[in-house]
Amino acid sequence: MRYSKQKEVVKDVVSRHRDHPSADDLYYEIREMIPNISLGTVYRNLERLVSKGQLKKIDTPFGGKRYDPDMEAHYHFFCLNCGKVEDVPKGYDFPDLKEALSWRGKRIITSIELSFRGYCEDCAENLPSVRS
Amino acid sequence: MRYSKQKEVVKDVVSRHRDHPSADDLYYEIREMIPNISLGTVYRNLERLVSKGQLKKIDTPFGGKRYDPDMEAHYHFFCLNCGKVEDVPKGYDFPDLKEALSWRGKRIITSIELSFRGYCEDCAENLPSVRS
DNA sequence: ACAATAATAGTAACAGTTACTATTATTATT
DNA sequence: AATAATAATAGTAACTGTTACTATTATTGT
Repeated sequence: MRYSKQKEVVKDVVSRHRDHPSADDLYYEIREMIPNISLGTVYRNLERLVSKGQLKKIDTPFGGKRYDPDMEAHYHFFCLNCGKVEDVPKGYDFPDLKEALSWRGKRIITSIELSFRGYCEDCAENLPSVRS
Repeated sequence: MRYSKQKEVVKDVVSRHRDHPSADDLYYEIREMIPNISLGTVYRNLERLVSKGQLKKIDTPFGGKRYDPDMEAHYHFFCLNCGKVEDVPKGYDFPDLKEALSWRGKRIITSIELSFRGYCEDCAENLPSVRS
């Protein structure tokens, strides 16, 4: 892993964000500092951070991913109108519907999505790279 | 809303699926019955069903959406290796980590994602189409 | 200095989805 | 039954977010 200015800047910029930017948001921001940086480089470096466990990639219902440097367990709220992604405060550690409802404030919650990710029974057995 | 064979077939085919197909999966299946149906028509009719509340569109961590005709509240498991989407059995009504873990079987769960969707405080106030 | 080679910029390709347009098919009206 | 109005369609093009490719640049060990 070799040093590069681009790598450093991508890391610095994304780590300061509290607002869950997209790769494109970051690209335009970073171009102010490195005008000829390429979008591919931004994606590549974000992916590196994700795979090192220093950055979280968030699936959105909008199409397109967002990035979140906060690696502590917490959940998100997606505004279906403006595309804003908000953090659910950390206190709500594992979801309890009642607590979530007390947090909602003036937000209108239209759905609560819970999902699990991992390896299904077939894949868990057959993947050489996976140990149960 | 006018009758069309395509509309009827899309509805019939997707409603029989228990395996969360993509629009493309459905397109190829429906082409066996209506060989010159277009992909756009499949998307258009799926979207109609979604907006009528007869079909659920699922965001996946893979890129691309899946469709689920089961409108009862339930959660999903995504296999990051093969792309399979499984239903978490209905008993697990609102998530409780302990119960989820007892369901997991031989699956390997690498993360649990919870998110809320709706309208943020700003949008809830300003959207004319939304009443709190 | 120099060689080896990560990492890059710039571009092209790709996947999933949406938009456009001319044609076809359904429905209401005669 | 014929006709008119117009949803809905097929086929294609366009678009968005992301990944892949390739020649060039920059870092690092010698």
